[in-house]
Amino acid sequence: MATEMHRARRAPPPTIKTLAEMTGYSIATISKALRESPVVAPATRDLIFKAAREVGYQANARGMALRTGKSFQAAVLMPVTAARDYEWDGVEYTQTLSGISQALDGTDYRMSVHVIRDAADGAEAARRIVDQGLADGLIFSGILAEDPRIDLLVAEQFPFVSMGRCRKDIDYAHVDIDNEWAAHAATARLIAGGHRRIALVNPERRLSYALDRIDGFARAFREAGLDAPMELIAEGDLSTHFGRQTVIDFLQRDDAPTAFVCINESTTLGVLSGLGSLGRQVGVDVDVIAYDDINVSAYFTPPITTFYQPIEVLGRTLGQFLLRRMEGEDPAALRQVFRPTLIARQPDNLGGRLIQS
Amino acid sequence: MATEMHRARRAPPPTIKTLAEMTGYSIATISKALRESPVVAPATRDLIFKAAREVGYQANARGMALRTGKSFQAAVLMPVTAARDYEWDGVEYTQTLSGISQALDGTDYRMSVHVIRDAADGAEAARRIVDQGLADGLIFSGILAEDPRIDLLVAEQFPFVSMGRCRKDIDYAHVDIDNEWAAHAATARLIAGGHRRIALVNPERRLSYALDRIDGFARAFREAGLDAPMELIAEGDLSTHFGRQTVIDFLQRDDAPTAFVCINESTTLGVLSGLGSLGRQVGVDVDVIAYDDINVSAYFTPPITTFYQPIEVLGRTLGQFLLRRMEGEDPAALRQVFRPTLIARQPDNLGGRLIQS
DNA sequence: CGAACAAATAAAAACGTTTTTATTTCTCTT
DNA sequence: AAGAGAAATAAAAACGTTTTTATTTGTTCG
Repeated sequence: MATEMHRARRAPPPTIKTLAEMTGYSIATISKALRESPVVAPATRDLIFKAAREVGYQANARGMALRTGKSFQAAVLMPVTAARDYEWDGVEYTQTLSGISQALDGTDYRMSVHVIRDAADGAEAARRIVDQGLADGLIFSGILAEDPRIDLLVAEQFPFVSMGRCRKDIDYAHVDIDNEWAAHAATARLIAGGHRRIALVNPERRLSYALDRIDGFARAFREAGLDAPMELIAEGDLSTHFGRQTVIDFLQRDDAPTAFVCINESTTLGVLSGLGSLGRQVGVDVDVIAYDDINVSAYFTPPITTFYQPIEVLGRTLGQFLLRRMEGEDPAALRQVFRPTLIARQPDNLGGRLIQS
Repeated sequence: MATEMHRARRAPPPTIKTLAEMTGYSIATISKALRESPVVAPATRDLIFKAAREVGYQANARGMALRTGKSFQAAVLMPVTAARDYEWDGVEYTQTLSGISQALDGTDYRMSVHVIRDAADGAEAARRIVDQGLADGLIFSGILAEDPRIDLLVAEQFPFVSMGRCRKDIDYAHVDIDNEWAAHAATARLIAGGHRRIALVNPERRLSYALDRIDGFARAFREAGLDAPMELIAEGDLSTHFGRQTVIDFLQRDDAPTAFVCINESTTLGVLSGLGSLGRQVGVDVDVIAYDDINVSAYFTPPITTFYQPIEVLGRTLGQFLLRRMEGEDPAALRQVFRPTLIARQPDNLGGRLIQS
């Protein structure tokens, strides 16, 4: 008996042909019925649907793909830096993917992830996806001030949604965080607290949102009638090491900053580590406001005041927009910019220096 | 002129038919030549390859897929907990995906990511992938002591590689971290440092590697001729909150632990946060050894001694194994268990209590 | 009553491959 | 020199759909 147990050859899954034989209709009618085409009689349609349910018919994606030329794939470019031993990188992407996948749930689309190592790699991947029809739509982030991917995809009329905006005035679907606003709010808060020497721990300037942040930073000073300390803008990757190094460099200046605005939690951890090494106390000697990406700032020592925006929501919006874009919706209608919320975790008076407003 | 500029209809990409017309051979010969079949004459093959290069021929994945029944997709199940506001979750998955994608680079396979919210969801996803032929192979983690996915896939003879081992004695391809060894090493180190009341901050016991860690923990005590404090094993999700709560709970016991072995960096951050709140100093009042997943423990305050294993390497191995498994290689040959390396970051003597060995 | 038309369905073609089967051409053997 | 066999290639079928075109059936109207 046991030797007879070789796995029974799984019955081939039902196709429209199976349904045609079952119902006596032709495969053409089956196909049209399943797609709810108005040319097939309602009674027939119901009959065919019943048969389909009965045998658990599932359209074969490969057959559909070949015939329609679509791939039923939503591609996502996931950036991973090549930096060795730097593994914090891209941590928030899990949430992004989760959100996108939620939006895709229940549709015919699957999510395929393409890992890219730098901007050039990303442009290449986009090219390949368009040329080879690897996907029907594309989502990507890390938008450059002048992003070749946006130019390419707009020119090719390929559906996409970007997480972030470039600096060109083109119509394209996007989701973004209001970085200008957040940087302004953080900076203004510190200025109101009496700070004048404020450092901005920022990503590389070719990234579009780096410029947005600089804009917000500068505007806060301008509105206070002050000159913005542009020399206190540090540019680097978003690593913990970069945060730490920036603190160590800046604090040995003659005119050292008394506060830091940090780009993300990874750099924040580095900044705290650096301050700790130098024996400076957050909230006493120096103030820190951060942008919170994975929501752990509450557990830093001390807890840090942050701007927070749940990334999964962004991801979900990205996915929803992409679906609509793939349906042919006008990109001009598909844009949303989120304002993160302030979570004040340090004593409200910013170490005793915040002027009540 | 400008109005004439509507995007020139992109020339349809070359197919084997194009090549057939170019070379005068039949599409059958073209197909065989491109796949380096020995039945086609070498001279012909070269000619055809030349033509293919000339027009930049790329096999149409959809055509191949339909004919061969393969999908050329390597599926990855990515777990995301539903817990709100807990975004650290799954951070190490970026690295895993990066590793897998590296292995797949240059092959015909693409990586598709399926987000799962819990174990049941994962089992369902696996079922769907097998039944609908959504992928040709599968990678997943979060292995349970008795994992239905492994049973299913083995029974269906579906190629897969698991990150982690279940507790059943079956042959299947896998990659794992030697959790028993790591937990033993960490515990033994603390015992040697004079600790007797050691807490293990562990995941839920239905996860296979939770049991491995308990085994290692217990063995360390047994080898020292001591009874293991099984009541100091905390079980929970891997959140920062859980780490913090565990410390707060345990330290108000009569017989409170003097040391903590932590499962990952997220819980570690929580543990440190908890200790900070209670005014305990790491390395003085209490010792902590952690398992390092995203390599930021160096920046904690204070830096924490960890066991470290670059996850990207695991990911790469997972991808390589899956490729070989999809080629039909025996799963018994595809198993690798990595031993993380100890990175001692606290004073070597564990707060003055480590007995020189 | 039969032509014109509409409605419903069927047949056939197509998407781009791979694979099975058939045909042609050449070389060797006897 | 005819026949067998091998080598090279061609033809055809198939994978599961969708779409275009064709056919059948029924209804309306002059």
